[in-house]
Amino acid sequence: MRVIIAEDQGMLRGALSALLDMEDDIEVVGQAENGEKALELIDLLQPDICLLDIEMPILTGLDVAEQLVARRYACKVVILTTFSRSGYFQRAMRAGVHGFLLKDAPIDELSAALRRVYDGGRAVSPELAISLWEAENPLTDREREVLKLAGEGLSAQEISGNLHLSAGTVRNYLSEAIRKLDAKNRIEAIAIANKKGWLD
Amino acid sequence: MRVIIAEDQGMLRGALSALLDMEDDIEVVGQAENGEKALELIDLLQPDICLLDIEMPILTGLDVAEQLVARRYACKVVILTTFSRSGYFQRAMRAGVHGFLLKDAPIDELSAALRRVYDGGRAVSPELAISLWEAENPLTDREREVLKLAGEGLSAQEISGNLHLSAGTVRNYLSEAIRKLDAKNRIEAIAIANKKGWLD
DNA sequence: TGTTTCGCATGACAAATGTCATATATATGT
DNA sequence: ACATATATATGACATTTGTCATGCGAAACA
Repeated sequence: MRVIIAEDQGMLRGALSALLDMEDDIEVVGQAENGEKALELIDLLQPDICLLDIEMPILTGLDVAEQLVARRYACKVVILTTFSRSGYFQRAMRAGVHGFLLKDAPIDELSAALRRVYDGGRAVSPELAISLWEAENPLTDREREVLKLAGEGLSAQEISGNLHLSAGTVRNYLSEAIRKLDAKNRIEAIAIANKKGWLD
Repeated sequence: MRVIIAEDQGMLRGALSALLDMEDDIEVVGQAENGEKALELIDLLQPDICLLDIEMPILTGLDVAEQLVARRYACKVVILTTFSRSGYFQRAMRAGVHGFLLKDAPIDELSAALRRVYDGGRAVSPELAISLWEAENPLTDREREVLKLAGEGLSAQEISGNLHLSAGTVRNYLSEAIRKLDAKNRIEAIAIANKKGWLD
């Protein structure tokens, strides 16, 4: 099978390519260090499978996966990510990816997963079963935007200017976000939301 | 040369081990997924070099490096890290490590660096030259502690209880940290300090 | 010894924050 | 058409935050 690898961390990308290339039935035909380059390569090389990291510059792996669906490419997608954030997993499932692996898994799982996906199956890291039961992001779009800006240190005033809302409204959104996340103040709310991957 | 690898991300650890083991002159004699395990393995196996990730559970790679110096082990240290945070690099240099590589570098650099260090040399990723000129952490110990707790959402009151200080003193430390980091409020200060790796 | 610095503390004050009750206009569903 | 939900806004209030001036004892140092 013909595979391309998109992963921004050079060492991991190189190591995975080298190892996968040693398998008789796997050929790594391209490597990308960001999502944009990945899309170009997929367009150019029409691989069977692309292995996508999520956190990459320009376009994330999830962005790429969604693009592939929108453009109706045959290329199957296996996501490879560090964190088992519920938000990531849910978005990946909605994009119809075929595999979702954690970088924590042993390497053997990687080639096994690629084969399973190549044969039309699905492959999900077992640790992720838990994520299925994790809470979905309870924040509305507005609450997310506001909380994200708050995380950069902006005051309610500044946020209101930024989003064309009134300062009071911003405080209401923040208050609501704090309540939903069961936090004591905006800072804890930011920490909690970040840990769950709800601000990306 | 006999090497042990400490890296918490299973896939990278496995991939690096496999690749390094293929080199004729390198033998990976042990793997650890956290700093504590790494120390035990080094004690048990007395390798020539240990390859240490920084961000690991229980003990970080820098903690391990400092322990090795304190215990006067012969084992040389090569740090492998994601971010070129100035704080990390400076602490590593103070601990007398022999190599400091970025996970962004190509894999070829890894075996090359191990050989150079094994032969008594030093190996530092070229991108890190920049870090030498980056600002040193301007925060005092107290300011760091206070800011770190603030980052978890604790109020000045709660922090004061935690560190056995008065609430007023805590606010003074926070105020000072905010001034030093040129931030508008504690939240921006937390964001800035985190980005520079000054809270670890 | 005296002087300076450092770590910690206090009090006062303005500004920002978090909470609530309430209001309006638009959209949605029946 | 009517009821309901949603997005946004306001005002009032107590609490927390950020700043600053100042005080005190211990360590460092001349």
